[in-house]
Amino acid sequence: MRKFNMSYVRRVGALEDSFLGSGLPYGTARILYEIGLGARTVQDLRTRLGGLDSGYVSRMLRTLESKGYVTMDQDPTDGRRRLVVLTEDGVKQWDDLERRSEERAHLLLDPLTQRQRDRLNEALATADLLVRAATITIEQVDPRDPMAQEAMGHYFAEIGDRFGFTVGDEGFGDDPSLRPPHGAFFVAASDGAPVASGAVREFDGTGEIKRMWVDPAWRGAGLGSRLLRHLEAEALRLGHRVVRLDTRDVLTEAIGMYERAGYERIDRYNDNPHATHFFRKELA
Amino acid sequence: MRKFNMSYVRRVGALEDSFLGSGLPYGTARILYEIGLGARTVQDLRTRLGGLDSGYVSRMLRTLESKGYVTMDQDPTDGRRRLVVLTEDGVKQWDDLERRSEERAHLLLDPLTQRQRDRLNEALATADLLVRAATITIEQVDPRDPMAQEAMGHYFAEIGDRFGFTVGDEGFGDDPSLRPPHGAFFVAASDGAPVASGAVREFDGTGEIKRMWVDPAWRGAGLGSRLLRHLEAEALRLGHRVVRLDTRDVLTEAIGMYERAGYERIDRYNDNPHATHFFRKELA
DNA sequence: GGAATTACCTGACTAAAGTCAGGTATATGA
DNA sequence: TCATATACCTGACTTTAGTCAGGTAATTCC
Repeated sequence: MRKFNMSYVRRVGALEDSFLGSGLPYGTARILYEIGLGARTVQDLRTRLGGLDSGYVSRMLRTLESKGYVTMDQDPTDGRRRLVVLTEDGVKQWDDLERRSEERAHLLLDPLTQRQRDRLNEALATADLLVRAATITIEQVDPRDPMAQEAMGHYFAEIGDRFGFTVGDEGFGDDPSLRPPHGAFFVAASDGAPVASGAVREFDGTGEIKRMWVDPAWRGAGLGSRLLRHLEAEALRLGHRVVRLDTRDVLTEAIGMYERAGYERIDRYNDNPHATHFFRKELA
Repeated sequence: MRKFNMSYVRRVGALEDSFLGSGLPYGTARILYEIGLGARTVQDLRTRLGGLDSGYVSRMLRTLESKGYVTMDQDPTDGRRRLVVLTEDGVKQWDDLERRSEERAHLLLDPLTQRQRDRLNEALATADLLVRAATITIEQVDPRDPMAQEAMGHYFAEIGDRFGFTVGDEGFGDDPSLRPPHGAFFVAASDGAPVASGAVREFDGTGEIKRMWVDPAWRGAGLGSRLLRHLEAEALRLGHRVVRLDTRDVLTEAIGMYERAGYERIDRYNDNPHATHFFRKELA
């Protein structure tokens, strides 16, 4: 991996130079680029670019504003925040960055045959997925947190999708049982977007795992079992020696995962009408 | 590819930070690292690091010297050059960079299973090879040029290796027929090291291809046929409508390549005792 | 309703990274 | 042998990138 880095950066690092020749310094160009990609607030930019200093970002935005590439307005929903929007010129500049970057890539790949290019793309896609998977962070959040809400949105939407029914507001929104002191909600995020979620709560005196969801694009990357281990550790911390969970026959991947993780089938322990399978595991 | 860059650099770019924490700024640390990797002269460093300003490099070397990490002496073979050598402290510092970098990589890959790590390594190795192949440059050099000499060294060494005989000085060293105005020698280089070579010359009134060699590690990457196309173009430029070449039955990959490139078998046209197969091609 | 927090901004810094215009000594080619 | 080129150096810059210490207005918490 380190060998790859040295070699790759030396060769392809030149791609980043495409940000230059735009008359903008690298940092500022990156800001512009991220805005074009959908960043809307200063905070957004800061997290996307890996925790830059707020003053630094502010100054760069001032530069972009003075060049006429962006305009900034107060956020109507929160007056402290400011919304960044590309002007027509800004969009033009962004397209230019894109085009230049694309050209560079093409130039670089030019000597390769189509087959080699396909192999390269495949290899890079694999590497990307794995590196992303490695750098995912699992964090505990309040179930009312926007990230949690988004994850649950996906979860219920998908249940509705796969089972042919939709869930109303019950269970969605706030659920105090998934909050401390007797519960916990976790979100795994990549690039600020939730890619998996799961919660622990207390039910009938034992631990229970709820809201287990993995983004379809991320299945098979070991993310589910990683999250599961995390939830089990949390259940232990909450004082439970046993966890239970329910699921549905349609979710064959999930069932497989639970079995591989050491869960054993048990009889129905609740009256969830959507559940068909019930599991339990004794925690070490 | 561009998507990969953005995402990869954001995550793994942090690896480069391992150069920090060494008390050296990034640029200076890179210099030190390259010296440890085998750079011996200032020029060497400049090309390896992508054409840095000579004054800039000089200044960084001065810094490393004052910290006692390197010593510099005049090159006995060319008094203008100066040879850089790591001191004991320098080696220690270099090992430190290595170790830190290794640690970072491990930390990053920690969440992955062994199977995932293997897949990642494989993907990165593939990507690396292809990107290297894409960034190889084919350049015409004098056959007396060190690069050409090195390439021919490999070439003859390999012939000796594979055929069980060694070539003396005849043919090696200088061969005026491979120089302008009636010949040309080309070297394909990656990271300053020759990975393939080939030459055109005039023989008996037609063009002839000689010294065709591809580094074993690079075979199957399309480099041979790329070089061949280059040589054919050069032959055309030199005024030939036909090129010929000889090779040996043992070199099955080469023979396959010539056939795929449109070469047809002909009768012996010279008295090369090592050659068994003879080819010719009419240039468009 | 007042204290604390958040989101962003400004000004004053610093260090790193890189450029440019000259220099000196050595080597090379006609 | 003399002009030219090379390899490296020095000094005087400029631009980026980033940090830190305060500020102000809006929002949230109790």
